[in-house]
Amino acid sequence: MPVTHMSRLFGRTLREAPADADSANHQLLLRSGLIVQLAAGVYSFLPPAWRTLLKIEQIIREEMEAAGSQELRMPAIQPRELWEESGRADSYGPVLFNLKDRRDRTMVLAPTHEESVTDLFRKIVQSYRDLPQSVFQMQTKFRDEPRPRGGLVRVREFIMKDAYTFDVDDDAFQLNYNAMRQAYYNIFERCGVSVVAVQADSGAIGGKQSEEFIFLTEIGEDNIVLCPSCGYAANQERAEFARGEGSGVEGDLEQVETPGVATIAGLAEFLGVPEQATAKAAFFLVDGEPTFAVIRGDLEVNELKLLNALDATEVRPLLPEEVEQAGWVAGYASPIGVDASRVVADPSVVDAGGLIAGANQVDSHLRNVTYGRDWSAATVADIGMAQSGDPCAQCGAALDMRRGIELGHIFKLGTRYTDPMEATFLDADGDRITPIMGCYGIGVERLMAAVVQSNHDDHGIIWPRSVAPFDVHIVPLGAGDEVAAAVANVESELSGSGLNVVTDDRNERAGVKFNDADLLGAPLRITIGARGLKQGQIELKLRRDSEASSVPLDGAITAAHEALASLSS
RNA sequence: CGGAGCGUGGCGCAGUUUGGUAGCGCACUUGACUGGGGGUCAAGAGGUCGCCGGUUCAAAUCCGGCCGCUCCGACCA
Repeated sequence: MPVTHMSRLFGRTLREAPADADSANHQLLLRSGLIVQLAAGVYSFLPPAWRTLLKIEQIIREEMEAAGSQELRMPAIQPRELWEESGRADSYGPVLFNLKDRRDRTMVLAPTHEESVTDLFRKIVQSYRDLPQSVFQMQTKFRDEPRPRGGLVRVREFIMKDAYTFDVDDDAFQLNYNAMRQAYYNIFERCGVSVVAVQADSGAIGGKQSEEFIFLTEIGEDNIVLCPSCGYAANQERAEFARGEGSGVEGDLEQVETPGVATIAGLAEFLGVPEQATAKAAFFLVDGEPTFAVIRGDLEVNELKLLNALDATEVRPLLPEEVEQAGWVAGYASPIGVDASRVVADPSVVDAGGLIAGANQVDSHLRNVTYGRDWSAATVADIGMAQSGDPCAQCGAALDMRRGIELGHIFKLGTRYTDPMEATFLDADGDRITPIMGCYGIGVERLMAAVVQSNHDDHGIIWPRSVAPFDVHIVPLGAGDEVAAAVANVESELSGSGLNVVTDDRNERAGVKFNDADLLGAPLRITIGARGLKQGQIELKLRRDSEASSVPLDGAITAAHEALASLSS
């Protein structure tokens, strides 16, 4: 292994973090001189960062291969027609970086590769004998994100490991899926980041089921619902929860004057009832159709669930004038009399008995509004947003809510791509079969950010050995020949035995060198100073420990290896 | 795209309210002293104050437009 010298290292450490950096990992990556921003969501990776990324990639590669996947490489530049074939040109639309070639043909920079790999599949695979298949690549993806954020967490150009499997049927698919799932756990553990697998929505990728691998951290951008009792875990965007006891009552419809009471909280207070005794109406435009959603007053509508319940693709809240056009009265809306085909009801109002709802006229509500008797909905579905404290759907315990970063996502795609793109094979009976597909992604730089976020202290990064850019950081102190000779000896012995070594050969004060060593975060620091050498000693210090220990120069190499071996990863 | 904020030397900031020829800390260069947790002293280099236009005798400062970046939301593997 080559030895890196700090005097030559391309990059510089900063005493103060740039003001734009918010999270610990972003600040440390900048301060340690590992990354430099070029534009919003676009970063350069300087030599130590690139080394870490290569190490992460190698871990991923090993685990993917162990799971039976083969590495390949697909193009980043793709004709737009490919995306029209799968039907994603529009649905993925705004995120696609578009460009024109010199013949005026529209190309896109690939944000992901389901289309390309399906195209490859149909050109290559003809027979059930060729299945199963599993391939992966690590490649730069381009997404024109509406809002890049959080340093490396959400960027516009990034390396993704993406894997794809093709199987003859669901059972065979499950084997590939399980292997990938296990590989994911292995990868994150080896990188020193703990994750939790949660049920998720498959979003623009499509398909039937998906699981995200979430690094729980307060700086995360996803809300994760966890059951402390039974282990249920899901992204809030699809988390299920029990509705608990409603406060509905039996009785005849009865109008009640509620002047100026246009909110659920106000209504509950005005009438002296809990919010659970009310029904809330929320209005959305779903695929162009005004939609009347009804849910118990204490709950919120989850727009993504609403979308899925209606098998739709676009949703947004209705504008006030659109509500009026639809004939609904905001603040006092009633599901009674509304065309049932436009109503979606959450189970919380269906099973609740009589609730207080709007009367569809200003300053007036109705008591004892009962589903089935007074109104009905064409669609009854779970459209509720799970919140912290809601009862778990499985065991009833109070759910926790945590923030998290999505490091990986694995999907069962079914025939979402193989069907429209006509990728098929012949089975043993000569029948044409559409294969079951899976895809499996990991954000590589995002994973590095997570490693830093979960492995640092006030002084800097504490790299896990497995992904550290340097194993050993040598700090020479003093200019004498003795020091120089000892340093030269130690660094060549260590690098000769396969370790990545960085030596701080700059003419800096001890404090500067120690601080930069802490910042850069190599697992082991070796201090070689004139003072110690007088006693024939040098100092070893693990980055994670606070105390250094002196060892004889003679046994330094062995001691260094032993110190590194004492680290779990 | 809606809301908020910020653009002054490599980094962090002051100066903008009340226009008058740009300053501080760190970093950088040179020298001396110093030398085991970001040292001291001295002397330096580095900025058309994001861009364009306007007002004015005079604009970092006031006005208009644009661009960039960050945060919240929408959206999003």
